[in-house]
Amino acid sequence: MNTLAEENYLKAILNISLSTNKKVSTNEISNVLKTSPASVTDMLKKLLEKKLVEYEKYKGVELSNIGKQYAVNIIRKHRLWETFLVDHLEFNWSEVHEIAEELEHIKSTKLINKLDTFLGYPKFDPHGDPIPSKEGVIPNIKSTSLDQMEVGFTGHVLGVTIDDKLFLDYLTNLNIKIGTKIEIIQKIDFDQSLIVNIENIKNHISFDVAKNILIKNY
Amino acid sequence: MNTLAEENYLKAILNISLSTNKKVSTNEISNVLKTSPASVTDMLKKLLEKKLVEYEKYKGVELSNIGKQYAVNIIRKHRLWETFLVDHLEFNWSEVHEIAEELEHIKSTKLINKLDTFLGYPKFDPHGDPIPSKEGVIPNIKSTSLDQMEVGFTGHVLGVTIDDKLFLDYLTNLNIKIGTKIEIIQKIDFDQSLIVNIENIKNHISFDVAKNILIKNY
DNA sequence: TATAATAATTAGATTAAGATAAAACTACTA
DNA sequence: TAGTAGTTTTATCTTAATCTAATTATTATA
Repeated sequence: MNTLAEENYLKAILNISLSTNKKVSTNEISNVLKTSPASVTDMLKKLLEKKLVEYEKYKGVELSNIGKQYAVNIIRKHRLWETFLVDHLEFNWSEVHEIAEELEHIKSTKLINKLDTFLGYPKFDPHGDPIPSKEGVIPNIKSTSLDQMEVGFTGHVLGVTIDDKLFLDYLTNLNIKIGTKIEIIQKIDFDQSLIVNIENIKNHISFDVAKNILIKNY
Repeated sequence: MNTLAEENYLKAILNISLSTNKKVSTNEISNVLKTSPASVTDMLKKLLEKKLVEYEKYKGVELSNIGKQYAVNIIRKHRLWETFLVDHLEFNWSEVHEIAEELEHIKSTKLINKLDTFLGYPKFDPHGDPIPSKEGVIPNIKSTSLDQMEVGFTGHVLGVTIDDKLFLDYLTNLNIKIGTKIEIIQKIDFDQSLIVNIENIKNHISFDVAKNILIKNY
């Protein structure tokens, strides 16, 4: 069995490598987990010992097959719990991340499978992120971030790439949620911000925001 | 904020003192938590420091008002989660204790109150134990254990006093659950065991079993 | 390609929670 | 009331996870 700290490291490594697609550095992990790089090095040695990662000093780290299984399972649990909180307990999408960070560590496999059944085998969580299957498969939906679309493009929001309260509350204020129709009216070259039409209301959103909104990739 | 270990000690102290109604000894705690008496002493010092208990060396320990609040809240969470598992995820009453031991430590107050609402403000958990209110009040239902009833008595099961898989599975086999009607047909003086009628089927149950079945006290 | 800047690791402490073994206390009984 | 059994505490160690400071690698650049 893995400790809480180990689980958090595995999850962090998976999350980072999913977005960068290369070996994960000590510093990246320490930034995500808000620990010192020295602590990360210590833990990487331990995870290597347990064969949960492939790691060479100074060369970065990646998950082993077993390590990846554990990490994907934690993400599965996180996303199923988020779905439960939003769909059945009436939380909104910006509130659930922190709570799910705790719930994802509840061990029982039977529990999570029964929860999955109760929820009706959802494929996506409230932020549009795909929920890994019991077998550890993460459905891979092709998507593009909003900032990459051209002027004149119209499409629907598929998800977001960060699960941060401030960001999600801001989107809610802009009336943006999963499925919202967005049309790009103009791009400001200077700062790459966008003038967009959201459910027929014109708004100005920054490059940083657009970058974190995912649109279906046709 | 309290650590997981602290929460488990507070809960253990409350549970013990609810059944004994006196100061709790180091040994009693070490038995419940399966730690050494020396570890218990260490933790009691720490809990005293944090003013969560009243404790004098060699004299036993009891919860302070604040400590009791925390402990009752943990029990509230435990019982609400057990109710969720049985009523909505189709677990049976003998399976939920262990899982609830983990779930009870999830911190969010908002979560537990929303769960309470979702469940419809239940007053009792699947074992018949009363669920403390948000304000920390534990409904106190007068009940008597089955072994104290006389031959000829007929009544309904209100709850059980231990939450142990083997015991609960055995009761399930006997077709005993909350609300089951039981009639005492005969008492065996030798070992204080009982011949009973359970939903019209005759059965023989030991004193140890009868002692842990609660009956409404008229 | 030498050197400066950055990143990562090692060394050495700290804290929380546990353990064992020895010492100290309490309570019972003869 | 003295001795002893049982309980509790103290002293000391261990392990997991963290930290800071110092050292060592790597990388980027002049």
